[in-house]
Amino acid sequence: MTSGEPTHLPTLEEVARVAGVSRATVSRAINGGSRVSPQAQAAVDRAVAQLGYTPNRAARSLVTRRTDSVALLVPETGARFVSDPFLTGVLQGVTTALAGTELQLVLLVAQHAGDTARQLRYLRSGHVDGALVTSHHGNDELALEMSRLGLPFVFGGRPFDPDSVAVPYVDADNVNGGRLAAEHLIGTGRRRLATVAGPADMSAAVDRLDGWRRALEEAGLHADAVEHGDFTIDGGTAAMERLLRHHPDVDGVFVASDPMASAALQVLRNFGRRVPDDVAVVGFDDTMLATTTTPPLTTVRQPAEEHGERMVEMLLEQLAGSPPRLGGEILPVELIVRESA
Amino acid sequence: MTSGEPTHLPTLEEVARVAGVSRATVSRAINGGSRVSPQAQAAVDRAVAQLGYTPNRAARSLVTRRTDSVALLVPETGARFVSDPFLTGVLQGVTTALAGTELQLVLLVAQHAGDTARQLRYLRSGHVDGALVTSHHGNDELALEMSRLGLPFVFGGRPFDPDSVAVPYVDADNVNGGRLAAEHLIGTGRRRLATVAGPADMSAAVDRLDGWRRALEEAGLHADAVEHGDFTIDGGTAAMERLLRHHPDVDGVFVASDPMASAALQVLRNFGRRVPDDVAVVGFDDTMLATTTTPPLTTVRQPAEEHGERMVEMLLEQLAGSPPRLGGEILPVELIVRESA
DNA sequence: CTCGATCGTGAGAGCGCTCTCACACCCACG
DNA sequence: CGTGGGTGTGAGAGCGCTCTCACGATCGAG
Repeated sequence: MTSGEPTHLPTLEEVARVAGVSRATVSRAINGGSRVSPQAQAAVDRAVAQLGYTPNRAARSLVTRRTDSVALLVPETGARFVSDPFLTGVLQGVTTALAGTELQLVLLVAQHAGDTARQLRYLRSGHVDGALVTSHHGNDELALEMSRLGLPFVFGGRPFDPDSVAVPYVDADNVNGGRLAAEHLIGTGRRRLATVAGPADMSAAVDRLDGWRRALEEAGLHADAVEHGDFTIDGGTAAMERLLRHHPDVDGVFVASDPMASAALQVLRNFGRRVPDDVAVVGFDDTMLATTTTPPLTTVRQPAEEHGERMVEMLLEQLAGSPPRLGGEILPVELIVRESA
Repeated sequence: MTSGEPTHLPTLEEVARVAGVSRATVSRAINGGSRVSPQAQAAVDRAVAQLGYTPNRAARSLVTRRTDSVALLVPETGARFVSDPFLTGVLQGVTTALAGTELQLVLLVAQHAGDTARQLRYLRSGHVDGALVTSHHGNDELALEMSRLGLPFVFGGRPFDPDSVAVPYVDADNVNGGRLAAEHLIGTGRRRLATVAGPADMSAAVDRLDGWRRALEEAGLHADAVEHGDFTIDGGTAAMERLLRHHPDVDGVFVASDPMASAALQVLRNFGRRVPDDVAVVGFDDTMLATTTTPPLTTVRQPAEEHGERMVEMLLEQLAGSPPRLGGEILPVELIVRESA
């Protein structure tokens, strides 16, 4: 059944022999076929079909110095990546956008915290033509390293200091998202507002908090009820519990990710608060989770798939030779009103 | 890591020159280093570190005929893959298990239904050393094709007819899962039982239904209340609505995946049924979703990560030269009791 | 000592492909 | 009829690596 003997793969040489032309002509015929006579082209096509020929990528890559593959670099450990519905949405957009190309996706997931050195070494060694970088924490060290690499790349999410660290990136309009959440809660009469923000070392979290704060201040409300979570369910549970302890009179909460928001709903229920009657909750993401909670989440929708697709498009531009456009493309967000607020 | 020049990558040749030995010796020193004197080894190590040398994979692959990468073949379209928490759990296990090796993961997601021809062509062309195949539908065509390829591979989920189609695979004990769900519902006094099963063309769905039916029959209960869904939320909603229409007196439901079970909870609520008071619900998977629903799901836990890890281990055995063990490894499942049943 | 075995080493032949270059051929133009 | 400029083609030189093979040095056994 599974033969131990790996089948012999046909080479360019053999195609050339069968087609009755030279290797060079076959190569031309296969790659876009400029300067190839119709007869030669037809003969090659026939031979290729007959032999079931596919070019050997390694050999081609050796001379062209291209690999026809790009990396998706995930500085998180696998667990975190895969349990975040937003990130999997981005992954979906990436695979969709790549489907129309010849490029393969190599998944480069961090093995443990602080594993970026290994990942960078891989990128530096010419194994891929470009890289997509998702979900980056902390300072802009990674962005700086990537810039030094001289490899085309695109970030998902802006760097912390986009003025001094100029990299191409795609981001959601997180500031406006925070503002939309605030305005909705204020507009529906809530006055004791609080937020479960994301990690203070992620720009997405900072921006959402920023928009939130500004909207509250403009409305003359206090914006000091803030607890941070790490965007996960467990982190959301802990943060929401702290929030209720410190601010028991809260009547409206903006929770900066859907996983954390679903956790917040559980905590509120455990504390005997009704949602939305006693406390209104607004989430962020609008992933699958938002529709499965009770009550369904009112949440700020960010377009995860489109996020991934745009990242690929910006990378393709660079691979086609355009200089990287330093700076970001900001995708719009939108408030989706369901029942939790 | 100093200049931003179009970096010239150091070659074996240069390492050899710096170390004062021949290319052959450097090659030996880098690959396991048998038959290399300690002095030579040390000189090479020093040169490698100094130059920041990394072997060119394409060149190596060209001669060794190995690529040091494996494919994760997803016959589903991206959307489906990424929105299934079980599959993302498997992906996590795969990346974890691969982390300890030199192997890279190439994601091969179907571009559209019936795209397997393209995927098979890719596999056949020697671009990867092996393949992991997840979530396969329908007949055993793909399993047969894979067998013919002569490429090491492992399936996630058994083939439909494991006796005539002998392939290596990892699977959960789905039959027992269906049984556990049934026994729990019966044991808590439910008598009007129904199930939302998975697609009839997936072995996992068939097995869960099988175990369920057998347990019901052994208890002398009717096992004819069955609706099929496609494992997604939307599919679960539609199936649960049909179920309630055809069997309005149901008091216990086994829903064959967590996404479908979360949908079932919504439908039941919309129909004014209380869970678990009026209707008890048991899900399958025990993914993140199971804890975010109201009430939290009682569900059959299948070890998604372990599933992925075992697949990798079985593939590694083959890559190391062992003949593929035709037949399956069945992972145990476990009932997790929460509040929905 | 002599002899064969063992060890560390380097020379060199490719792996399958692309790409430059030279060349033969054809056509229009003066 | 030359001449110049296309156009299609093939020969051949590598890309960076591994691996076989031959060779001198070393060593223990006889």
